Amino acid sequence: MIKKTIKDVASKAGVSIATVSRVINDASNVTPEIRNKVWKVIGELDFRPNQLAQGLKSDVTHTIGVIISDISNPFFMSIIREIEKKINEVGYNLLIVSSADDQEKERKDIKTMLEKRVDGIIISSTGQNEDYLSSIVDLGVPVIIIDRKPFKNKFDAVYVDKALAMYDIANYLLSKGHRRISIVMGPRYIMSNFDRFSGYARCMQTANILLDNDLIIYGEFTEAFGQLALNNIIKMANRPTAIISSSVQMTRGILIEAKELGISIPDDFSLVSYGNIDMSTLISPSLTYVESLNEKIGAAAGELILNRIKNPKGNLEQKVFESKLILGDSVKEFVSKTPLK
Amino acid sequence: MIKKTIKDVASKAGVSIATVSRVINDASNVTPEIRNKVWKVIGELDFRPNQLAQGLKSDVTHTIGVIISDISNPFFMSIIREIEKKINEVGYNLLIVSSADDQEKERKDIKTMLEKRVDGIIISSTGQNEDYLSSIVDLGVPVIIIDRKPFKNKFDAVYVDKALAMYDIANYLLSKGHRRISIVMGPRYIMSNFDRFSGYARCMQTANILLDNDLIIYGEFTEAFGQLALNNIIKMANRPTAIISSSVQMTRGILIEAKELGISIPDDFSLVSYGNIDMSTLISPSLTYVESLNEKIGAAAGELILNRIKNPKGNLEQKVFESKLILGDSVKEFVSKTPLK
DNA sequence: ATGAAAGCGCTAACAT
DNA sequence: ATGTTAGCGCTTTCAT
Repeated sequence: MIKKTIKDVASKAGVSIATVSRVINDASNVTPEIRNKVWKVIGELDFRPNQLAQGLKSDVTHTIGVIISDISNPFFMSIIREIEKKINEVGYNLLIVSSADDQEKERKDIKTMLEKRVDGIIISSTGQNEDYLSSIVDLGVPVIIIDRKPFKNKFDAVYVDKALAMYDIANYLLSKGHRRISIVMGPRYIMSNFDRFSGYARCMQTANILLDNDLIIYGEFTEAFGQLALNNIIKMANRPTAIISSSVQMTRGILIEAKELGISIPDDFSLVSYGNIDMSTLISPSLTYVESLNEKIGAAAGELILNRIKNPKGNLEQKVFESKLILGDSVKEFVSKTPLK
Repeated sequence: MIKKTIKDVASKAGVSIATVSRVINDASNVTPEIRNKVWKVIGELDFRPNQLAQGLKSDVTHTIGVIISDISNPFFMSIIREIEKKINEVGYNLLIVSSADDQEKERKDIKTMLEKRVDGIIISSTGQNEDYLSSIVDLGVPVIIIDRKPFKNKFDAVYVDKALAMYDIANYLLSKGHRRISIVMGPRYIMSNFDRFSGYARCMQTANILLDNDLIIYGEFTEAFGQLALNNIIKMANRPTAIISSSVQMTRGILIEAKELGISIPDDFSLVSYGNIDMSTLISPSLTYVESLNEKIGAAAGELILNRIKNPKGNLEQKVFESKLILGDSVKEFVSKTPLK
């Protein structure tokens, strides 16, 4: 790369490099004539300050690192869009990496972010690297945890109360007469699934219903796993009457597979989804779902990281959103064939 | 941030900073004992090389800039995923920015990428900044243009031959008896839309059909515009019998609005889409569409940029994909009510 | 094989 | 208001 440096500008403009630096940093103490002249030369030379050098000196990169499991997941996609909107306004950029929910990869990604000296990290982590993240915070690097509640009360965080959401869903299904309710989740080691499970379990136990491990299904947040899960469910001897899907992708898979297998929702199974699908008006039945609030999470995460950068010593902030249950047509009243005693 | 530097490592390990540098760069001329010792200290101190300093020195950042119109567009999303896969394998990261298809914003984004000294830029540009991009290439910064054919033969590029795709679509519709065919596109100033139009126009002209400007609709690549477009189309005195949609989002909008308005596809209008929708098996009619080949574009773009970085002087490479027409049920034979003369 | 020292492009403290 | 200079953390040449 043919490099133009502050030096080239200085000599062409007949001033010192300090003056050029002052001009590009908008320092007050430069006479208008010199300021104009320098800007003119900058334009002529198409000079662009080297942010590596600036960053090395000032320890500020105007870059925010985002670590998520998968860029192409629509959930994260809309979160990222909102984060970008917020931070781009104030001159920050996004360094984005997919961790694939793999602990080792995630750790490496965090390390890369530190090596690149990002000004902050927004991470949707599995939860397994929380100690490491905690040490990062101690180093003075802002970290915002999204999409799950951190164990330690040491992070800024933004998330939906998933335990509550799942409680609400289960409760609603119970009110519709369902007793055998299956919950389909992502990997067991991802902490948000623990939250989901706990909300579900609490609700069932409050209603005095014994948990049936067969109905508590861990897998992956993918369309393929949604399909697989439904396939397994219909093979059960003692089938559930309702299914709770933990992600939009799983929900898609369940709907696709149901159609494939000729299974009717809600006649054969009731379904409640965590998050609504695209083009929902074109697909029947309309889903009963809880909002996943992607945009809200993204916007809040963007704000939090900017606040934390501005004010490193401020109080921790945890934004917890409650998501409403939206009623559609994918749940049907269940009437037991054998009368309840 | 509490900084550990190469200096701290050097003093704790009792060697010079040059030696530490050799160790972290895997230079050959370090004795195994010293190498081990240094690595041990690096581990103890949790030292991470400052990539800003490395970059300043070596002019390599291991960062690729990606400039697209909108991260949350599913088309770009899958492209980015594939790019990331390719480049992450070899230790690169992605700096991603949404340009909103705005020429000024795009120019600013390019500038930011240069200031951050990315090792290369992958851009889906409006086409309006091509001269600027060209000067970037002259500076020695690799640029890959995706999703459209560059004007100048000066860039590596990856794109689908959209003129051909549109020609094929129009040709197919003609073969089904349609004569009044509307094409719904994104903004006029985006060059890929010019390609689309030219393929469409060539086909119509070859068939000796006069172009009707009312049927050539420019707008935005959004669901909302798809809805609007359909609304306008049904109000036309002399309606088209077939519609070509240029993007998945537009197609969604058209389908949603058709349902809303009680319009049947393909009975009232035939529809061909550039790109297939999600959950297509759940939505009827199944679409007749051309593949948009997102994954192929992304993977190729990732490879091209790595090649260009490795070999700056190599021959230009333009990968042009041809997309097949996939037949569904959204096109119906059109039989004119008044016999053709 | 190892170390000393210059320098990458910039900022900021200090001097004028 | 402007210039001189040290130094950010690293790589690399040149000595040894």
